[in-house]
Amino acid sequence: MMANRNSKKSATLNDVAKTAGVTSMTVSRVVNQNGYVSDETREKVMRAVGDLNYRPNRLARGLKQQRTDTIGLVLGDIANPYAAELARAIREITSQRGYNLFICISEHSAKEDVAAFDSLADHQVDGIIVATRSNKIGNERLHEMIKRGVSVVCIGRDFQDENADSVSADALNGGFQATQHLIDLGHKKIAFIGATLASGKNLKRLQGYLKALKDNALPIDERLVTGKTEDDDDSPGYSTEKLGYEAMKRLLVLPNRPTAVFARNDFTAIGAINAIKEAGLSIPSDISIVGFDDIPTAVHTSPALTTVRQPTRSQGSIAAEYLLKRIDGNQAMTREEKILECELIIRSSTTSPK
Amino acid sequence: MMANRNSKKSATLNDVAKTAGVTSMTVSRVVNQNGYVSDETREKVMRAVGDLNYRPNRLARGLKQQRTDTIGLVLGDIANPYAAELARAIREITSQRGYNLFICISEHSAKEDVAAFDSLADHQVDGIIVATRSNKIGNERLHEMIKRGVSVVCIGRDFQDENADSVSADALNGGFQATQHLIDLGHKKIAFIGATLASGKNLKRLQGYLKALKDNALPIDERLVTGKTEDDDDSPGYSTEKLGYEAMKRLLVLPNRPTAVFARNDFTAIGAINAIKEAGLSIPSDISIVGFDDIPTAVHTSPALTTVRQPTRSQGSIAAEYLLKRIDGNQAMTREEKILECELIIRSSTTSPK
DNA sequence: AAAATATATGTTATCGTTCACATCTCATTT
DNA sequence: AAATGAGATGTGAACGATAACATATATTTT
Repeated sequence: MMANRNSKKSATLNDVAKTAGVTSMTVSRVVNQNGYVSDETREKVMRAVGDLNYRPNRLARGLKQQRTDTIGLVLGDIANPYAAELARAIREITSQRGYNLFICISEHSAKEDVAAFDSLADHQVDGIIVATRSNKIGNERLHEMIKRGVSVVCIGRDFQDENADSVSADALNGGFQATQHLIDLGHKKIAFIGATLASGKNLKRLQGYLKALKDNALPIDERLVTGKTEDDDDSPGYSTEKLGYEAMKRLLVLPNRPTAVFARNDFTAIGAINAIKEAGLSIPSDISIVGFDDIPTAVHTSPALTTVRQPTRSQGSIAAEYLLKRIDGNQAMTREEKILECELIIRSSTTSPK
Repeated sequence: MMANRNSKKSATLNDVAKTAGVTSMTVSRVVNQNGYVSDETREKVMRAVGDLNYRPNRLARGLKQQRTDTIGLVLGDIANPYAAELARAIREITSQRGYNLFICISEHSAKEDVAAFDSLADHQVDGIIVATRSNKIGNERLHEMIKRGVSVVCIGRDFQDENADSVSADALNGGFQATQHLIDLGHKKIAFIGATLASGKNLKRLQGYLKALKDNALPIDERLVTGKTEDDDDSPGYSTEKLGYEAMKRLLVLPNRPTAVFARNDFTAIGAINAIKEAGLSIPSDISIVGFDDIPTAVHTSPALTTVRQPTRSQGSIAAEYLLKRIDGNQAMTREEKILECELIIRSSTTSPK
């Protein structure tokens, strides 16, 4: 028996029409359930649809209708549990309203960020939710796209445009809470891992850390703020376990080493934990540590990680609601901007200094 | 200053043509860099393209060309680090070859699985990589789609079609290795968590467990195989931390409780660990435990989890290669089927029974 | 019974691009 | 000098679907 090449082109409206003995317009009416069609004809058409295994071509439909019922989501790092949760919340709402959701990932590079935007926009998605970190060329492209009529909502991204909404967690206050917690415990030498003072100009978490020190009249020691150099043009500078490990190493050899560390995110914190343990020190008695994000692993590190949790689910669903409103809305809209509170989760990686 | 409504429709080939004083066909030639165009004209056109901020409409292009340079990826659970790694590997290859990658997630429900397939196919993607667990209606739809000419490659999915390729890890052998490891340590009462004997007919990991017992002439105790009931029609039965916790609870009250546990995946294993600790028992001295997947957290559980690692990255890249070959290939292809080996990672959660 | 309306279907043009083909110019070959 | 062909551009149709309009019959209203 030969494997015969049966990639027969899929049936079109016209094929169905011919089989059913009507016009393509009538078939269109049946398929889309609008306009008048007699029961008899409808049945004939439905039968033909079934026989030919007809499925509407959304490219053609989109081209004609100027909308695709599809929305795009751009994520930086799909491996991040935060991103996963976000996607889930967004999908829940969009699919329930009849929209397809296509996800693109940009692996934290500005170039790929732009590539993802383009890819989605070129496919004429009705709107885009952007959940990657801010970067210059990405923002420029976003402005362009918005001018061209694409609806855009950003999540946790520093992006200002009169015609785009924004949802974010109050990372500044989150960073503040984390740091204040350490201060309340009596720490005075508190390090920040994940960015440098120069590179973290736009990093809210770092700003929160600095604010807490300032509010408590503690000095800011530049050597205690260490991490990857933020390069606003290309890498939006995500901080990983490896970077946390390396940064902590640097802190540990300091003559006057810190008694507490606030890490930019939980991955970074885990890297730091490993470095601390490797140095034969114990947590939290020698060094306290606070993370950010409350990833699932945070419960299982040893000791369990004190961290800051952001309301991921709400961010996703609010962003989706904003976007859909923007897509439907035919009158001019004003920019919506929602900032949600973070929550400090105290576990076992923090205590008072000896 | 008023926010004036500047959602002017984006420029088309024709708009560019008019501005440049040529035909749309000439613009098309410039944009796609094919056919003859004089340097002079090219420059004029390029200028117009820049001025109008022209971007080709991929719906229109796709409609005419009958290909979209886009491939779809269907993932079950985006939160799973395995899925993230897979996506990364696939994207690396596809984007390098000029394809867009759109990801759809189906949250482990057969209905959503089908919805994702349809959504992608209706958008006329050139091919689809499917990395969700097998289920009946999903498989049926896949067969249909393949007949209609969509290129399909499956990863770790039990799906047989003459015209689709398949890549998977040898989960049977992985399960075998995990169990054999426990047997080698001297365990005789080994439980399996994550599925029941009845529901796990298609679960290779469980089959490997059973094979190891059989090969070593150990009895199969039905009460020691516990977990969620696999419902082949709807939920493809993913096993979570919570389910692992509950299953372990059930095992702990057994009169003749097991000395070792092989969990269907690491999440399940973590749930089991929590249940064991909660019961005041210690790991591995009281109960040894092996997971599956080697998720990042596995290093940080306490004790660190012995587990089975599957070659995620290779699965992704091989699948992508297969798909691209299938898309390009104009002659009939025979089904490719690649099975990659798993690797047992021994950490601290397993030891000999007391 | 004439007019108005509801029901049912068909025709044509169009969405933005590109393919196949046609045209025209100018340099090269015989 | 006529024939050939490469270079440069344009024309018309088509991809598959649908909006807008047109037509025709059946049913209701006045």
